[in-house]
Amino acid sequence: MALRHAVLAALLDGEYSGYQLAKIFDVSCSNFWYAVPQQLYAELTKLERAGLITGRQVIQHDRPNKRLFTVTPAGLAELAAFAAVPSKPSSTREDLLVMVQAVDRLDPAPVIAQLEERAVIAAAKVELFDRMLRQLRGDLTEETFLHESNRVGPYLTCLRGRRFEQENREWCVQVAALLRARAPVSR
Amino acid sequence: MALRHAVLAALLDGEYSGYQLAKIFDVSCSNFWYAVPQQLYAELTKLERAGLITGRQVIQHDRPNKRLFTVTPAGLAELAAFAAVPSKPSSTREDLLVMVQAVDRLDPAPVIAQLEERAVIAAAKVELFDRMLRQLRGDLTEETFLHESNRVGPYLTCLRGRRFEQENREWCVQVAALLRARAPVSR
DNA sequence: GAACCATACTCAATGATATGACTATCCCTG
DNA sequence: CAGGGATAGTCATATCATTGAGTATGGTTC
Repeated sequence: MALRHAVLAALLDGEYSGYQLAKIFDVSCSNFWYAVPQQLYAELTKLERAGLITGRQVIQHDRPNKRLFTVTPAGLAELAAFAAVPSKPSSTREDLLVMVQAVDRLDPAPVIAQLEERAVIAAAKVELFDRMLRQLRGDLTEETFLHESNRVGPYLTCLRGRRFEQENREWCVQVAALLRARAPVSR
Repeated sequence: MALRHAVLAALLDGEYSGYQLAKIFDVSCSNFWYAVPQQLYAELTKLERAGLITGRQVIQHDRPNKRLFTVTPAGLAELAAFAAVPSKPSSTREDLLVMVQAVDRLDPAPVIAQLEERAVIAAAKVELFDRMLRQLRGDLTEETFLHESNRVGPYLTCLRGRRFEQENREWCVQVAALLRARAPVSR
């Protein structure tokens, strides 16, 4: 019962098709909610049946038709009810950390390689978030934007994503360097 | 196929019963892998049937008997194989972030309350990690421990958990303060 | 002595997630 | 004109995770 709310929150910014939502969930929303397209299409169907969103068909000639969805007043109420009940901290699940936990009893080389690769990915995500943040705030400084814009939610979640990836990168770099120093390996 | 490896990694530190593992997964391992006791018992059964761990019964007189599990060579090989294949970044899922994403269209009061509560929880976790880190390294400095100990995996994952919670706390505090400043509310 | 907590675990039902395969159209490139 | 990529979805299934209830024993507390 939770992807539901993530989809409703994403649809607050405007009308989107399942396909567009899938892209949004692949970049910005993936900070706080991961979902593959199949899940989104299924959830959109359920949400529409529940009356929390409405879809309208858009005929296109240069590409397949699509359905655009909007949040209904009932959907907004559902989101409000969701925000009112205390939430539990997220359940983390990270394979790379499992490997590091076990690294003393394994060959460290592949773990080091993965840490270094992950550091690069995290650095790329930091830059992606920076671009998104700049785009969201336009000409305004962050200070001004945060105090005066009427749509700060996406900016704040991006800030969180940026912080997380920055932290992640630093940790990966440090751990990779340490493991290299402890057990020098050729590659 | 992933709780499997988290359990194997946790069992590298010694013999544990399902009940003990449940406690470990409730505190230290919950950094990187969350699981409720029922999942652990089920997974232990599967792991034993697959020959990746072995259990031995321990008769107790002051409390119910228990079964202690150890990783077999096959289990270690399974872990090594797991560490060798590149892993995908984790799939984050955080209700609180969904609420912040939508906060512009909702009553901010309950969201602010949850952010402030979460900041307190995160601060407590930082302290818990600090205690765990001190306990793991004993008298040694972190520097010395990291370079000379033969069991740094759990320490490194704890460091990551500490970083994450610290970052989380700061973000929660800042966002709560900002939302309060934007829309002054009585409570 | 009743209530409650800690240890130690099991079962069942539902709900969520992950994975892979599939359809269909249009555009662009070589 | 063949192939690949982008758009826009659908279907099926198997595994995973979550929730709630239940069993049993012993120790501690009020």
